[in-house]
Amino acid sequence: MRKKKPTIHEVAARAGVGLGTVSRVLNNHPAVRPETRARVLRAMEELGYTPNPHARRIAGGRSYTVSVLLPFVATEFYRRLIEGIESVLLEKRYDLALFPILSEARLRRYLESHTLAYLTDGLILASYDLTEHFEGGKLPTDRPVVLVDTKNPRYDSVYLDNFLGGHVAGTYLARFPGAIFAVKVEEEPDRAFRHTVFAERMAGFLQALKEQGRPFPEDHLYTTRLSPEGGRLALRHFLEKSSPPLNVFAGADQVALGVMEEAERLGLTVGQEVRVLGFDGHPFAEEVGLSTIAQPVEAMGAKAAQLLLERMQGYAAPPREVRFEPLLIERASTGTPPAVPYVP
Amino acid sequence: MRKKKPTIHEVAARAGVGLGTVSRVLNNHPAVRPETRARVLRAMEELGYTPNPHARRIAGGRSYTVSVLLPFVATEFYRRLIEGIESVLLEKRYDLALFPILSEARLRRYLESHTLAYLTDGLILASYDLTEHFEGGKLPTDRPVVLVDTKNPRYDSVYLDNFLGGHVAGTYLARFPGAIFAVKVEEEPDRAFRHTVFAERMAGFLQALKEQGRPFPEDHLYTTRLSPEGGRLALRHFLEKSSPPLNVFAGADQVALGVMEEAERLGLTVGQEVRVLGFDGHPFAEEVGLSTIAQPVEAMGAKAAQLLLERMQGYAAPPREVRFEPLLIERASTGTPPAVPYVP
DNA sequence: CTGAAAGCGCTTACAG
DNA sequence: CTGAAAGCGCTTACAG
Repeated sequence: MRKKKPTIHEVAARAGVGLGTVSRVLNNHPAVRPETRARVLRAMEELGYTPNPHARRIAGGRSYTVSVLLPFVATEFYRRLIEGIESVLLEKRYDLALFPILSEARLRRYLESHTLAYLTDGLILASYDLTEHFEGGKLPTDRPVVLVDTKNPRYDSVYLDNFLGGHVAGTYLARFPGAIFAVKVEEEPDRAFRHTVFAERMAGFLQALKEQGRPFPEDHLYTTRLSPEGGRLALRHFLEKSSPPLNVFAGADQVALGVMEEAERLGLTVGQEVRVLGFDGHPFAEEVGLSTIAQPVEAMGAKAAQLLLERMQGYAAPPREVRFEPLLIERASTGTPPAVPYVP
Repeated sequence: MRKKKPTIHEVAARAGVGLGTVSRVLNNHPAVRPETRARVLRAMEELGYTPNPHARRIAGGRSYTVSVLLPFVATEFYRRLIEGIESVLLEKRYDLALFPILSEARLRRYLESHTLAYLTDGLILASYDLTEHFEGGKLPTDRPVVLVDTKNPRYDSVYLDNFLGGHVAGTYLARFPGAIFAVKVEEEPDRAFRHTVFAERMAGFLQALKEQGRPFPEDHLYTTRLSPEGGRLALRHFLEKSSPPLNVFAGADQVALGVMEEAERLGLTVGQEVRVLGFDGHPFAEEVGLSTIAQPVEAMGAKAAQLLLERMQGYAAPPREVRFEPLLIERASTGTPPAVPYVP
């Protein structure tokens, strides 16, 4: 049997101070002599002391944990988002609890009930537009709430301009000669929420093509679920419509990866015969030399955490809206763009 | 501003009883007169009272929440598993907190530190074999731990016999005439853990074919990531090797779905020209008429929860091992098996 | 069966 | 700057 965890009492005794003092160093209270603080810190270290969040919360303070409610889809996007959130929270000694939303019913339970999710110090909601889920468009909680990867005028929101990203993609690909194709990622219909990012990206893309006077026949668009294999099928489909060089915009790096894989498998030179532009800027894109419209996911997560921290510290002004812009990153998969843009 | 949540005090006052009595009905203590219990329950209802898990935990009792640590992959499998776990936990008034494991580092943090994950009443670990992650193969926690979808002699384990499932699949498909093919799902290499279920399924499958005297050339195996599009690519590949009728075993229903989709797209009759057998028994398999090797995921989750509950109530015997068997479900995608098994 | 008291591990004014 | 006390919302013996 493991020994019981040491409490603040043991720390106080060992450091030869009162409970209050220990608590003060725990909470970074300025009114502690550096010398005393050091002594307490050492005692904690020696005892392997670690504060009990339940007790902290019960004592009227904070639990020092933040809940992140996110869709039950474990993708690279959410991994990066969580990383960003965590990076700033950790610095402030906050912990993270993830609550994957499996259904709308579960979301309600998280929020209306006594679940732990409800009892942390603040909430970050990822990718949800809440207005449709609750009456009055307001979440049934009085903790601070921040939205990320979606927005709502009632809450601090951090989001990416996906339309702009698609537009940048379209403008860029229009510089090249050759037919233009696009792979759109299908939204999952059975989710408790509607995700519109893929549609927004495509809308921006089509708008840009129109502005550049580049035609885009309907059958140049291929729709698939989010998977590399979807990209492979897409390329095969495109090659039935048109011969190289092909310019392909994939609405997600995952899919773009499949396009590249299939091109290689067919012996086509990526960057020349098949130019591929992805969207996301996931780490693996760099590894495989994929040009992409990068979204600063980690930065968005960090920003969301920062806004939440401010709210938890009492900031009470009206909701803020932070818009991030995606960035074109040129790599080998699109080759070298012509000095003079192609004119149809 | 929302009113403060009512506490046990308000409930006691309203019901005209002492604090202890309220606590007793909260904890289902038998020593409460039915009449009194009813009165307390009504007071709770009227006040919208809901107990504070932090306080419960701090008071030396339970927090009435259980942590589930699971890989950061949101698939139908884990949705079902959680559903199963939750079904029995809910009944005992326990809540669930999910902790997706993003990396081994995070797993350690969950377990070694003061995170909430560590401070609930018990842990369920899904799909992990822990021995490789901690010294001595023992988790650094003294809470009860139950494993599911994996096993370890040191802990109560609930698992599926994947080899048997593959074997059943092989024996079944061998009854049909026509070439036999298989789609294997690739294990994700960048996970913090090694998942071997797909390999086990395939091993059982191959073993059965051998026993039935059915040849299985190496190029009848197609490997892909887990996606329906992978199944579509697989079928196209198989059709280059052999003409219908084809018998395809897909290591996962997701992939089998893609095989069906592609067959239909190519105008091939599923169940005759292309026979497909999946693995998982996910709900959507029934909708599309997919024959499959069903694993009782919900039942496995429920069993794990039950074992954990027993441990939390003090059950202290050596670790138990519960093995579940998959079940063949025949539907339209494999058509009608011949009265007399095919003999090569 | 039920109430009053002690205590869980912490924080936060309140006095020094 | 620091200690002692009160209190957070609950549970658990302890007496009746």
